[in-house]
Amino acid sequence: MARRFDQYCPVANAMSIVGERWALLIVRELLRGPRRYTDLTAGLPGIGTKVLATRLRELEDGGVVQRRKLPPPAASTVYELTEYGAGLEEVIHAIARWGARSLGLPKREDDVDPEWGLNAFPALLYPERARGVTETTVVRIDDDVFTVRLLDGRLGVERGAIADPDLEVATDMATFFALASGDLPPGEALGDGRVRLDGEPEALERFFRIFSFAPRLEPAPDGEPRFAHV
Amino acid sequence: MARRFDQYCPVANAMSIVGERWALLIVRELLRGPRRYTDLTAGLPGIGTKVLATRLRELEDGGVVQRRKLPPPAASTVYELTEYGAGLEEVIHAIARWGARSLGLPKREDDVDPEWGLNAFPALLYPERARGVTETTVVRIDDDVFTVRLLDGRLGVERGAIADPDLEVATDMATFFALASGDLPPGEALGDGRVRLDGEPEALERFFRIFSFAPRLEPAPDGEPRFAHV
DNA sequence: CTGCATCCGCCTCGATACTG
DNA sequence: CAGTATCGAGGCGGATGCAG
Repeated sequence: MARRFDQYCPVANAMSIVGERWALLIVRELLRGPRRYTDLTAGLPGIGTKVLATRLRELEDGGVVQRRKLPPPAASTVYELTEYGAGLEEVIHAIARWGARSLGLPKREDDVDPEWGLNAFPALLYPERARGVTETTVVRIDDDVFTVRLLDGRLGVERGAIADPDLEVATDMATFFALASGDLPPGEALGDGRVRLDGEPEALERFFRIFSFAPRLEPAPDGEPRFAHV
Repeated sequence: MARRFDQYCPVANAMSIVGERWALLIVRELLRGPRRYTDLTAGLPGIGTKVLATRLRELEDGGVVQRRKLPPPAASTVYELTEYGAGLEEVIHAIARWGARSLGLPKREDDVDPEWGLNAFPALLYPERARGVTETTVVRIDDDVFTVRLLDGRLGVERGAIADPDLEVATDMATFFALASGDLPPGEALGDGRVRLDGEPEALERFFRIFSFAPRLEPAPDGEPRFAHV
């Protein structure tokens, strides 16, 4: 059905399944939960209805998406990720971190999805650095508020503020970007008032070590390259 | 120049840069080092020369690829990743792990790139599990031999065998897949002779905990979903 | 309203041929 | 070797139609 790449290679195989235009953006939408056809069109500005229908069929054939009929009261069809499709979460996160580095700040206020944090914090999470950490943080970025919970290294994010967090951070989008990218030391941001804090300064440092879009790869033992011929 | 997705979103931005057909496969090729135009056509069976030329220009515009003229003796043009482009390594690895799960075994012997291990081991590496590990392993899979070096958690892979490794493993492709996916316990593979080992059985277990294409995400604290509305 | 199918004009893809 | 020129087939985005 779908146009395949004719090469025995994991990457080529993956791109044969989810490499078509719009496919990974559909997966991005479905990572937030089951969606109806019209929800998907709304979340994917510019997609043609025919392309959406075709992609959904192809993703179904590829074992990424399954369709489900809701019980009678709703009686509507929803699309959701299969278990295999849900495995694309780490792919989307890696893509998001890479794409964020060249994204720049939003031009208009309403460019920003008010729920962006629900995607952003899972994508920025460094699991190994979060290991063993239990801490609840309320993060206020411009007018968006999120509660970021770490429970022994596992992550949950909610919109809105929770009472009595361990740490509370307030800043603007530009500063948040700079902190998460590692370009701006937390101490400096605190010093010039770009971040307001309720909690220990060390907790702020720890927070942005755990949530960061810095590259995650250790270098090869003797510098580049990672592989060689003997 | 390139067709963009009109949405303020890191994923959409990334897909606008490297989401076009063939683009990520070109990046895959360039992750192995600088390549000439004809090397790329050879490594990408089925690509049209015009598409390759167009993609390279688009990737250059996107800051992913740069072209470089080799000094006079060679006097040839090579394409290589920029620093930003090299950041796609973790994206490609995540895609490769996901794609490998539905790839299946090769049909013909010559489907397999003889250097596949140089890509596979970096893609399978679990950095957090390799932390602090220093060990050299010679891996023989069918007729392909690789030396996998871990030096305090950092990875280097070479073709061929090194003398006096800490561990030496020999198996076939199907068993390697089963071990790396976690479907087959190392002890069982040793028991029925599908793996031959020179070293401690525990070292084999550790090796396939470090090199695995199992999902890397911790679950949310209270099960699904990873995010919620308050 | 939802979930598509159809039609249309344009752009892209893949294949082949050709040039500096 | 490193591309550009050309061309037919098909994919894409946008608008519209329509049955459940």
